[in-house]
Amino acid sequence: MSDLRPDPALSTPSTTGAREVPDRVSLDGVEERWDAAWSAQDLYGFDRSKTRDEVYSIDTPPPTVSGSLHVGHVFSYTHTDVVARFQRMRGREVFYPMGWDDNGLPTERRVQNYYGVRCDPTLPYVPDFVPPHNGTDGKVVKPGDQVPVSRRNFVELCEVLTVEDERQFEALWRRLGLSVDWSMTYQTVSAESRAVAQQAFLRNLARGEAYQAEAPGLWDVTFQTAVAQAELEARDYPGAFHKVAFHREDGAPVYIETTRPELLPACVALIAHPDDERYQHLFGTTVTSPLFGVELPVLAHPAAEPDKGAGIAMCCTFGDLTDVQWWRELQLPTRSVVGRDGRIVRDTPDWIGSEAGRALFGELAGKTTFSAREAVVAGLRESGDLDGEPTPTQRKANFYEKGDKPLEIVTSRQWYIRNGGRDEQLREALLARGAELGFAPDFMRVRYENWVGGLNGDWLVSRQRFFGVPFPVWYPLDEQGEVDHDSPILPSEDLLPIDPSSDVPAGYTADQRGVPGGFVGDPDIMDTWATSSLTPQIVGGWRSDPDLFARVFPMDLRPQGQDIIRTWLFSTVVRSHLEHGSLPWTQAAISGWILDPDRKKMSKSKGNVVTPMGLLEEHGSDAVRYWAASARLGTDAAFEIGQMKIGRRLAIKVLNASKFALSFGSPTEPVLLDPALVTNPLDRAMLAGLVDVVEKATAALESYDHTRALELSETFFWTFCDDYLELVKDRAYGAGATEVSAETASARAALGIALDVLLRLFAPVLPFATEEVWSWWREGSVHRAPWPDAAPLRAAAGDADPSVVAAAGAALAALRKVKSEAKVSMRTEISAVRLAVPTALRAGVDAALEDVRAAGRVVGTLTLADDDGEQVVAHDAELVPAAAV
RNA sequence: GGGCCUGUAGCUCAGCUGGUCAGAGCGCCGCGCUUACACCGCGGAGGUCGCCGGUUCGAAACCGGCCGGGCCCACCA
Repeated sequence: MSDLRPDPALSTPSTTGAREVPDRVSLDGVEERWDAAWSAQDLYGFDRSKTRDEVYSIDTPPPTVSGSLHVGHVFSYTHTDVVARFQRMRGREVFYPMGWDDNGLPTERRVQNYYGVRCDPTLPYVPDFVPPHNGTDGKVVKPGDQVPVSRRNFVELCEVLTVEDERQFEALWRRLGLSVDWSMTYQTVSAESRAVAQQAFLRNLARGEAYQAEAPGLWDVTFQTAVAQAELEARDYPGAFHKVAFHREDGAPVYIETTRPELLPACVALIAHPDDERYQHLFGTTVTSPLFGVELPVLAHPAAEPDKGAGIAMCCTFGDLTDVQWWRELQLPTRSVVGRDGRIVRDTPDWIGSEAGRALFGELAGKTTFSAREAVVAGLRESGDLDGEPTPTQRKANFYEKGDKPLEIVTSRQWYIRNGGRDEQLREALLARGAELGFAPDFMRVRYENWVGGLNGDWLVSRQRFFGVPFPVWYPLDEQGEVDHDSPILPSEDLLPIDPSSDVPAGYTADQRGVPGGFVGDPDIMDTWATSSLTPQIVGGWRSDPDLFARVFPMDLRPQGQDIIRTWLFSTVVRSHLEHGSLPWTQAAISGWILDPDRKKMSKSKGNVVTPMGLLEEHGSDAVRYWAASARLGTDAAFEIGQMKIGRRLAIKVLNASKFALSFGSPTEPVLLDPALVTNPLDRAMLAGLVDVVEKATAALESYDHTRALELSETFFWTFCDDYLELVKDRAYGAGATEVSAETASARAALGIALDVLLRLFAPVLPFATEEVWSWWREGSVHRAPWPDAAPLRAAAGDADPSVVAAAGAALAALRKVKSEAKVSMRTEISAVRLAVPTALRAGVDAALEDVRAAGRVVGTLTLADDDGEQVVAHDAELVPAAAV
C-alpha cells in the first residue's frame, strides 16, 4: 500500500516558514513544550469520520487508580505507544483512548479510609451528602468509625476521589509522550460503564448464557465473597496429617489420614478407589465416625488415589474440590459445618446423634477452623482415635489472590456466565477464537489454550461486596415474603444503569420493597472482570454510539500483561464471542515484567523508590522510552538505568547530528531534499543502506517487533554519524568555493534526505527529540508525517552498492588507528601513507577516496595496495608534527 | 505431575529460517578539548556461546539428555 503512495516528505520540501536551527541544542524542556503544542493542535485527536478499514483501534488497558503507577506501567505503555505512532505514520487513523479502572477493592478501601464511610446498599441515597471526614489531612479513618452510606453516595465519593488520581496519571502519560486522544477517557465506574456491564449481562441472561445456581463454591472468609477460578492462587500452606480411626460395626478401626480433622463432623462418607484391594471388603458397609458417632457409608470412586494417605479418604462437605466432586457424583448429603465467616456454625447439626458428639460440637460452635481443629484433635487424643502424632506437611491450598486465609467451600446462590468450563462446544469455539487471535509473541497463545482447556466450571461473576456494578435484577416476594429467584424482574435496557437496591422495578412502588407480595433487589455486585471484559464495548460506544462502534470494532490491538491472559484477555474474548460472534480484536500484544537487578519481579516497594515521574525528569522521556523499546514483547526486562543513559545519548545525538547536517545550507533550502542531486557514489551508497533499514524496520514493526526496528535504525544512525558524516563534512562544506559544486550539492541533498528519513524512523521511540528537530526545518509534526517509504529512497540511491560506506569507513578507521597509536590528535595531518586494502573493499575505497583523504587529513600521498587480509591497514604513515603554538 | 520462556564477553543483550559470528552497547584500559556533540570522539583488551552426547562436510544456532534461572497450570485425603 505504501509503495504506491508518493512520499510527500521527499517530494515537497518545505520552502516556507521562519524555521531555523538553534545555535545550542538541548533536550531540556522538550516534554512540556511538545506536550503543550500537541495538545493545542489536537495532534492525536481521533477523526471519527474515518471508516473501519482506515482506523487502527487500541483497547487500552485502564490502569487501576488508587494504586500507583510504577516502572512496569511506563514500560508496557511505551510499547503500545510505539505501535500507535507507527500505525499513525502508516496512515491509519489511530483510535487510542485511555481508561481508568476505579472499580474494585483498592478504590473501595481508599474511599472508606479517606472519607470515613462504608457502602451499605440498603440505605437510601442522600442528596448533597457531606462525608464525615476529608482525607486531605492524611488521616486514615478506621473501620469502626466509618459511617454507612448508600451505594450511590459511595460511588459519587469514589468518582470525586479518583479525579485527582486520574489527573496525576494523565500528567505522567503526557510527560511520557503517549499519543492518546485525551478527549476520550473512560472510567470503569462511570454510568456508561455500568450501563454497558448491565446491558451485556441482561443480554447474556436473555440468551441463556448467564444463569443463577446454588452450589458449593470457593469462598473467602475474610472478604466474605465467592471467588472465581481465575482469581485463585495456589500457595504453600503448612498443615499436618492426622491419622484418625473410624470404627466398623464390630469396633475394628479403619484409619484415614486428614489435614483437616475439624471437618470430622462434616464427614459424609469414606471413599477408596474401586480397585483398591485393601478396601474391597468395606465397600457397601458402614463405619462410625469418632467423637461424633455418625454412621457413614464406605464407597468406591475412581478419583480416590490409593497412594495418597491411607488410600481411603474421608469425604466432607466440603474440604476441597474433590469432596465436591464426590458429593455431586455419589449424591451424598450436605452436612456443612463451616459458615461464611469461616467459623464453625452455632447450631448443633441434627445429624449428630450421640450425646457426647453434640456436647463436643457445642464446644466447637463459633470457633475458627484453627481453634476447632485443636479441640477436635484433643478429643481424638482423649478417645484414643488419633493414631500417633500429627506429621507436619507443606500442602498447597487455594487462596483468593488478595486474601490471606485459605479458601473454604460453602454453598451459596451465585450468578455464572458460560465460558466453556462445562460445555465442550463452547470450549471448542473459544479455543478456536484463541487460534484466530494474533499473539505477540506467539508463545503466549499457549497460556490462553492451557487456561481454556483447564477450565472446570463456568465463570462466577457475582460477588458479595457492596461497591461495584450491581446486577440489574429484582425478585418478587411471595405472600410469605420468600424470594422467588426463578422469576427475576428485569429493567428495560434504556433505563440502565440501575441500582436494584434503590431503584424500583416497573409495576411496583417503593414501599413494596421487602414486604410480602412486593419485591427485593439482587444484593450482589459483579466481579470487576465482568466490567473490564467489556472495555472494547465501553470505549467503542457499543451502547450509546453505534456509529462510532462500527468504525472501531472489532478492534485491532489489545495490549496487556501476561499475568492477566486468563482473566482480562479471556473474559473479553468470551463476552465478544457471546455478544458479537467475533473476536474483540485481531491482535494481542503481551508485555513482560520488569525485573530488578536481582532478577526478581520488580516489587512494589522498589518500584516506589524510583517513581516513574522521577525517572522521566531525571533521564528524559525519550531516554526512558528507549529503554522500554529495547525490550521485546513478552520478554522480561531488567530495570536498567544504563540503558536509559544510552537512550538519552541517542536522543542528544539526534539533535546534534541534525544540527550539523542542516548547517551546510539554509535548512529550508530545497536543495536539501532533491534526490536528483545525489550523484556521488558514497552518498548514494549511504542511501542504499538506508533503503535496507527502512524495509527491514517497517517489516519488523508490522510484526510487532519494535526492538528490531529500533536496533536497525540505531545501528545505521551511529555509522551515519561516526563514519559517513565525518567522510562528507569537508565536501558538504564546500569550503572555498563560491558556488555550490555538484559534489557539495550531492552531499547536502543526501544528508537532508537521510536525516528526514531517520527522524521519521526514530519518531515512534523518541517522539520529543525527533519533533524538536523536525520543527527546525519541516512543516507540521513528524508524528503526522508519513512513515518512510523505501521506493523514493531507492530511486535516489540508484544501483549504488551500500558497502561503499563500510569500505570507506574501514579506510578511515585505519588512518585513525595510526593517529591513535601515535597518541596524537585526530586533527593531525598525514603527509604520506599507504593503505593495504582487502580486495573485497577495494572498489568501495576507490569510490570514496577523496572523502577518505579529506576525513583522514591526508595532505600528501595516499597510495592503495591490494591485500588479502580482512581489514584495511595503514603502513608507513608519516605524520605532520603539530605546529607549535 | 503437565507446559512455556530462558542460560552467549564483568553487566544488559543481538545473533532471523545451520556455513565471514563469535557481535553491540555499557563497564574497563589508552589517547584526543578535531568549530555537531567532552551529556563527546578515536583506538584497544575481554568469551572453549551452561554441561554431555547426536545429526551434518560444517552448530552458539537442529535433536536428545542433564544442570541452572524465571513463569503458568494441575494436585496432594
